[in-house]
This record gives sequence, C-alpha cells and structure tokens, in this order.
Amino acid sequence: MDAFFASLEEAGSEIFYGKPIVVGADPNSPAGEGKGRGVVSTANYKAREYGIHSALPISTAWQLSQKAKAEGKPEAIFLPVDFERYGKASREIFKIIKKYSNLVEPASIDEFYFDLSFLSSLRGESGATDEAIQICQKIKKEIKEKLKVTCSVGIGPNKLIAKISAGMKKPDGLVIIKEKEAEEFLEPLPIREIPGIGPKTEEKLNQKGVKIVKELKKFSRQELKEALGKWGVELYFKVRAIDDSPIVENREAKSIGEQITFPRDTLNAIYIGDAFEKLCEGVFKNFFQSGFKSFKTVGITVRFSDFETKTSVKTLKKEILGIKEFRLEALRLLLPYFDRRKNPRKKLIRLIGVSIKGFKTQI
DNA sequence: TCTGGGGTCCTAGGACCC
DNA sequence: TCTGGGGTCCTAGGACCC
Repeated sequence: MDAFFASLEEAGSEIFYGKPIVVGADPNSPAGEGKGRGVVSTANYKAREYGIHSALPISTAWQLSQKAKAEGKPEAIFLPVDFERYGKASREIFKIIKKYSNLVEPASIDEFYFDLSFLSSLRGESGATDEAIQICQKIKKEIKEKLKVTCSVGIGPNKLIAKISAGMKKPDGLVIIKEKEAEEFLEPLPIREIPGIGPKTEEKLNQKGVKIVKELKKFSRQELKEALGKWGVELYFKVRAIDDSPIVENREAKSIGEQITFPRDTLNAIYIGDAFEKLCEGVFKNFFQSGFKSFKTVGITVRFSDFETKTSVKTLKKEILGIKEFRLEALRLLLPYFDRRKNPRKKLIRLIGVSIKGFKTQI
C-alpha cells in the first residue's frame, strides 16, 4: 500500500483531502510547540514534498511543516496512529486479493504476497503474464473503489523479485519482471534494495567496495558466509534472483509485546508502575484475544535516558494462564532496574516494555 | 532535531542431557 | 591421565522490517 496510514486518514475526511498529512507521535506532547518525542510513522506524498518521511523525529517534521507554512504553503496535519482502523482496512484488502488468489500472505499490515503461479500452467508463459497484469489491475481498481487508497504491485517469478519490483514505481504502480529478466533487473540496483540489507550490512559491504548488486556477485558462497554468516548464503542466492521462500498464509504470532516511551525520563516508581500495569493488561488482552491457551516466557525491556537498552527474560517451568502470575513474573524482572542490582548509577528510564512468548495452542 | 512501536530471525555462550 | 560429541533449551543482544 502507498503511504498506507496517511492515505487512509486522507481518504476518511473531506477536510484532509489533498493536504499534507503526518501520522505518528504527537508533536506537541509533552512540551508543546513541536517538542514532542517520537517519530513519524507515515507521511503522505504531499507531506513528503516538505522532506517529511517515515522514522523522522516528529519534532523535525514539525519544523519542516512550520518552514513550509512560512513559505505560504499549507501546514501539515499531524494525526495519531489508529492501529485498529488500519488493521480493519488491511483485513478488507486481504479479502479483495483473496478473490483472485487462493494463497495470500499478509507480510505486514500494508504488504501482501499472493500466488498467481497457477496461471503459468493454465495459460503458458506469455498468456500468463498478460493475465497476471489484468488480475493485478482489477485488484488495484477494487481497492481504490472500496478504500479510496492506492497500492503498488510487483509481479515476478518469486517473492524477492515481486517485492523489489513493487517498490520501483510508487505510488499506484504496476511493474512486471519476467523470470528471464530477473537477474539482469537486479544487477544495477543499490545493495540496500535487497530486503535484509540494512545500514550495518550496507556499510560492511561498502568497505569491500560493493555498492550495487552486480558487484556482490564477485563473492563466492563461502566468502559471503564468512562475512555475514548464514544470511550470507541466502544473499548469495538472492543476488542471482533465486528465492524459493514459500507464500505462507497463516502465520502464528511468536511473541506479543507492548512498550512505551515516557514523555519525560523518570525513576518515579509509582509512575512507572502505573505504566507497567497498563502494558501488562494490554499484552494479556492481546494474548487472550489471540486464542492461545498459555505461555511460558515473560520478558521486559528497559531503555535508559542514554538509550542503553536492556532486556530480561525468564522462561518458567510451568505455563502461565492468568494475568496475576504474568504480572508478578514481569515485575520480578523489572524491579532490579530500580536499584543497584541493574541500575547502579541511578540512570533515568526512558522506556519500558513487556512481552511474552512460548505459546501453547488451545487443546 | 534525538532516536516510536510491534514484530521476526540470527548468534553465541552456558546449562543440561544422553 | 586429560578432559567426546551431538542436540536442545535458555538468555542477551543485534540487525532488520514496516
């Protein structure tokens, strides 16, 4: 989906239509006047013209909006993240795609993989590509009609190529890469376009003089394995457009968690305890609604004011069924961060988080 | 201008078991 | 007199994705 959260907000209101929209943290909490904590989740394309984008500190986004205002352009509209609403839209999109493919994988709230490989056996190679394009155009049209938002689609011989090509023509694009073209298609791309290559891996490979995918092909499987571990072997195949990862429709959650960054760093036990309580309740509610029966592992996260982040995890011998046990175990993990045991310098706390894993399914 | 929130997967060392 | 080998679980941390 294109600028999904912001597009949904824009589509949901006449007043917002055509305006720059920024979904994310509140720019005016707690300090007011654009001094808020947090980052931009999604900016629509109008807001991107101001230089506002995902992951940008919300305070910076606020300044960019003020600068635009001074130049006589419209101020950006800042909105909180409404996960429930976006989740509902996401499920509707899933249903639309499902009408055209019986295998649809929600890769995230705004990304889907779907299988059209049945067309190849049905129509032969050239007929299949034509029909794949037609189906994707229908899906795009139906999503636009029903939700008033656009998406970008990539058609390829595997998930890797489909994903990368979907990103080539945004927004509202449709790109098809045939199997024969796939390897050549990747060669001139910056290595960062390969999903899984982030800032650290990019830097590591830059050190070896590698900037584009073609240059990665100089390395043997063994060399990439030595440099990047197991992931290096996967990368060896990816740069050759080889990817046999399956489309998985029903993925079960492996962990459930919530975290909160405080408006101001604090060591106030009452304040933190209150937030902690709410996090436990939120996690347990989510766990309960997920339909799992029990869990065995409880974890907490503490981020200090200097951004140092610590985690403590405990796997219990017996399964946890109720919120009281859960809260008690989580609290046992949290308490050491208030005293000498895990916070000898009495650093202020910026964030706490609570998570669970090791689920057991019903029956 | 400080750096969200909800996740997944991998690694490495230690414990433990056969 | 040296101190196997493999498998699995657990913890902490890191990289990455949207």
